[in-house]
Amino acid sequence: MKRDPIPRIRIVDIAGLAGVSAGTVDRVLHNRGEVSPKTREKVMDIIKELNYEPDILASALAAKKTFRIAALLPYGTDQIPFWKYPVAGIEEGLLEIMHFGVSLERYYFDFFDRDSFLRQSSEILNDDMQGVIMASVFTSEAEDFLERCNERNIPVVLINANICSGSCVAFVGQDSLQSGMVAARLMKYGSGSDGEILIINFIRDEGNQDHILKREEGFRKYYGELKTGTPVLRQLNIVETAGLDGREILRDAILSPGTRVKGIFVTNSRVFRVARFLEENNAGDIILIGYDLLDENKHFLKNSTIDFLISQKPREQGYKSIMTLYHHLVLKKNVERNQYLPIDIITKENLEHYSSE
Amino acid sequence: MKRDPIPRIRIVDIAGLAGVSAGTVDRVLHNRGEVSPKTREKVMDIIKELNYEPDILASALAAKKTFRIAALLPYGTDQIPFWKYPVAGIEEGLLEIMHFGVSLERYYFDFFDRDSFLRQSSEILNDDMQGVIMASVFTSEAEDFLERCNERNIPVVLINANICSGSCVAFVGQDSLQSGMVAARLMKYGSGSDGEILIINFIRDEGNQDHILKREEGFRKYYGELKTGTPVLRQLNIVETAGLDGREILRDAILSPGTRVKGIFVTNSRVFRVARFLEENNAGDIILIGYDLLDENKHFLKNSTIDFLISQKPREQGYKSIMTLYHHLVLKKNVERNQYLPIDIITKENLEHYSSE
DNA sequence: CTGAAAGCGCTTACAG
DNA sequence: CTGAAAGCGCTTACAG
Repeated sequence: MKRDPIPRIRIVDIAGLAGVSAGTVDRVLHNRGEVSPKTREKVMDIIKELNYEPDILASALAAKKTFRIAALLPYGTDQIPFWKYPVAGIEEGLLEIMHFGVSLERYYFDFFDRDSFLRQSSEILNDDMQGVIMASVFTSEAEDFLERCNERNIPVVLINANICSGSCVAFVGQDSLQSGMVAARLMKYGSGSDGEILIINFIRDEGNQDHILKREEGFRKYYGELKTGTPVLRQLNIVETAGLDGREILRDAILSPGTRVKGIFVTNSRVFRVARFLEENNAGDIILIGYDLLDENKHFLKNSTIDFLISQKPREQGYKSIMTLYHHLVLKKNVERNQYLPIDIITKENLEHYSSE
Repeated sequence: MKRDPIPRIRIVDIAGLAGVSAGTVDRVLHNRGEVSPKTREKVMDIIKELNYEPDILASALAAKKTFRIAALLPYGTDQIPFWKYPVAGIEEGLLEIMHFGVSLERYYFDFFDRDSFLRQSSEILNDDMQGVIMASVFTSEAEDFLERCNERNIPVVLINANICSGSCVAFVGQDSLQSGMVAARLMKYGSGSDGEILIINFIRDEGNQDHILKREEGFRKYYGELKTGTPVLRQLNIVETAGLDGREILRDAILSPGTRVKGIFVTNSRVFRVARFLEENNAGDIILIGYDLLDENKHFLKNSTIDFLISQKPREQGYKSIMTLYHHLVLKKNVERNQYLPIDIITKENLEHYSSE
């Protein structure tokens, strides 16, 4: 039952066996050239045979190298609090790896301001970063930036939108289509096969909406694949900035005579706006499903106005993205290209123990 | 936007300021005595003032100390595959911290054999371990062992059952009562307020059943708190070893004339046995909810015989338990006493991207 | 009670 | 192309 501690193979051991010095082994290990092919080969053979794994601890201590990672994300505001969470996850990961010389620089931009994205992204190129974590909110600008990182050999991890056309290290995010299917499954399970289901998209003028569309697509796909009868699916787009107008639109769609809405699926975190409306109009028996554990949303989940929230696990998203970059950059390991996060179903009852808000 | 790298304070810096040697600072840092109160105080003051944080990397490299952690768990069998997953999580965590001198010794016992538990646990006491992760399957024996660890000052992290009467480092597990409430919530949402709901407990002769009872309690609690009408809740206990007899019991309970079972809640991972029965008897329209992502259970989730599985995240449970011990033992940080895992709701649709199986 | 020195495994100029 | 030496920050005997 006991494992004897296997004495670790060290660089000097290899050097001894190869009849060279530690410095030479190090040169081979890191492909720094200046080694004759012959020596190189001999050293390589021994490394392979002994299955040598460097002590990253000693390595980091000696190298004093520093890996500067840039986080290019929207900052969380009261309007868009969502973005606080990936940041929290990134910082959590940072704590674990800062010992290895990783540092984090924050380049936050305004979710609604394309220019601020441009400013921050070009700043990164000036600042000589070794890696970037980017949320691609403005698709074409993000693609340009990705391009420029590639030219400079700066690895990029994408979170949020998978615009990675062959040139990023990894995408860490949710499978939006599939999450729409999960939502539909919950809707169907609770509302049956008749009546009317409303799909509400809160959209904004510019910027990336891909995930919203994908969610709706997934939702429809689920219903489309059913063999039994299905309810009527009706779509409603509300412009983010509609403010109080949003209420009128909702009133028309939900409460006007002749409608018989049994359930509403809101394709993003703005579900609390619908919840508020339903509460004000005593329409709490309509099933309501949406996204993301914002405080407002949690409130309506707790009082049962919202039935289910689907969580993107944004904290874990941040955590995974920085760890992925660490594996790529520092440990030089291969990393998974597409890292899908779990699609978590949150109810009033399991909210409390749900860690990764 | 850039943060200048702050030069780290080192032991020599403190030594310099205090007018002593690095060795003395180290003695103060680790309470190894042999330091005059005067010097001690001076050094302490400087440490506080400069907010010194040791470089755990250099520390681990120099100390070559080794922390031997024992895992006292049932081994996974075909009958009880569940236990493979915590082990996987423990090993995952181990990989992250082995650099810091942590090693893991495995003491696995037979889930059904009390004696094997006794043998392995006393083995641990012989082997001079610095920490233990224990699954308390046999309650009173586990309590005895816990006692003996306390006498020897060996920290213990419990997973599974929270028998920790003041004397363990932490409990890492699920809130069973609450998970029963989640199950009930899903049941109610899909089955409405009438008909009959069956609660099935697969039990065994000896050993800890606490979590099963708690789950049932939570399930009943949810229905008890409803203001609307509720279905009839009926309980059924089946002895684990019933084998084919189990089928007869199920037949009586579910298919005999006059019953109108709308849903079944199985309080542990043996839900696949009920699923198999339902499938054989074309009773797939009965809602079925159970626990744990065993392969068998996944199979029936995918073909929609099982509607929901509640996952204990056993892999994360293992991961958290070893990390907790690491924080306590190596980093000497305070750790959270009760660490509840998320209560995950798994459907056919979100199964694929659910990582921590 | 305290300090000087050697060492943990790896890296990095420097000299040749 | 290669080796010897110093150093990363901390720890550990050892000598006094």
